Amino acid sequence: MVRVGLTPERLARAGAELADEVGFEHVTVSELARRFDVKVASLYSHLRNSHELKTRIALLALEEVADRGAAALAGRAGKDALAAFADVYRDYAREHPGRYAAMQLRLTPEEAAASAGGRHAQMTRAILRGYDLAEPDQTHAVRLLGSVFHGYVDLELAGGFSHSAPDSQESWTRIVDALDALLRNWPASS
Amino acid sequence: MVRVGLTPERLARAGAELADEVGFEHVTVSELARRFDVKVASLYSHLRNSHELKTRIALLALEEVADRGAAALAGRAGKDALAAFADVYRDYAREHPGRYAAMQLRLTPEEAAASAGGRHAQMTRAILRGYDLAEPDQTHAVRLLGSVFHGYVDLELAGGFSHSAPDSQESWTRIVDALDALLRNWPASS
DNA sequence: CCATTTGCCTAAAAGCTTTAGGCGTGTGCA
DNA sequence: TGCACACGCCTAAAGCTTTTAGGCAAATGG
Repeated sequence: MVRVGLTPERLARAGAELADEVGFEHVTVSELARRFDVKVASLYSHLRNSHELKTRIALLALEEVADRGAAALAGRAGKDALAAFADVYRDYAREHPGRYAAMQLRLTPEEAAASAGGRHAQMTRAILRGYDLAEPDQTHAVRLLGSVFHGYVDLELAGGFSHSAPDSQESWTRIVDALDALLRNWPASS
Repeated sequence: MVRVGLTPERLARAGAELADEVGFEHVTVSELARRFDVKVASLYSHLRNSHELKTRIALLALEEVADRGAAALAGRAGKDALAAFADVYRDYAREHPGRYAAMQLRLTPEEAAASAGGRHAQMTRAILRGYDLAEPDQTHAVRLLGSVFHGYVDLELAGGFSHSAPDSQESWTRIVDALDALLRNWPASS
């Protein structure tokens, strides 16, 4: 009976890798146990239930994206920052589709509060410092940017933009251009 | 042994209602059988497997949204059409969260081709006729609109915008305003 | 070096998925 | 009207995942 040294954190990391390999919807406590060469019941000493595993993977992914975002934003401003941050989302989703799918998991308000979600919003606000937006327009813009990044990446991953011209990279670049233009000329409230 | 009159279509409809009630992730062939007061195995004469049920729900939802979109677009143009179409997405997701979640299901290229997804794209292009956009910018704009609608609704449903000012409706309105302004002043390619 | 905690184990119940094969009911053809 | 056949729902069963309960052995620390 060798002790493998399981911890919730190791399980979450392994779960994240599993998600990238087989898809988040196929992440299962049983499969994870198999990978650690351990009996399934053993994992339940570290995880309340299978949902906790999924939640931990989601939180892990949110942290990783936040870390990448922070790195990308360092020393950048304006459109430069906008484009870099946008690419963080897109690149992460392409590199780690399983983790990205995990990020879509609906968190409870408590889980959300404890997540890196707040950092995401803060970074988006930081980008907007390069533009001249007062509240409440700044919040509207934060929500718009979040929607576009999330929405575009999701549709792209769903295959929505493949096999049709122009290619997705070009749209992505032009959309970031368009967002930059929009933020510089945000329409006054009617 | 009363014949209930099961068909793939009826199962999909019932599955859609089930999804709205209990959440798409809890839609199961077993639960559906229970609702029809029929043994589980009986459903497998009408469905290849549980994934087919989910796919059929997704296709149903895509059709419903397309139908609503077509109705909303009739007799409208420009910003009016844009706002109406945007509301179709948002309202549908709020009325039918389970069906909306089903729409996120990744379809195979064949399934996607047979879906109402094409109608969605066509309608978005129809909206853009009210603006002056030549290719390839029109395609970029189609992708942007799809991203914003999908992304916003998804984040809203995830609870991202609740419990924080300004309220979501206001952001939605202002974002549609902003998109209208952007489409009227689409930046030239650098 | 022993006591306690900790970690992984066996065992078992319950639920979902899926396949195989059977039997009664309805339909259509004579 | 009667009969044959196809179809629709059934029973049975295997395999999988989740989750709980209780046990034994290995690590920890006094």
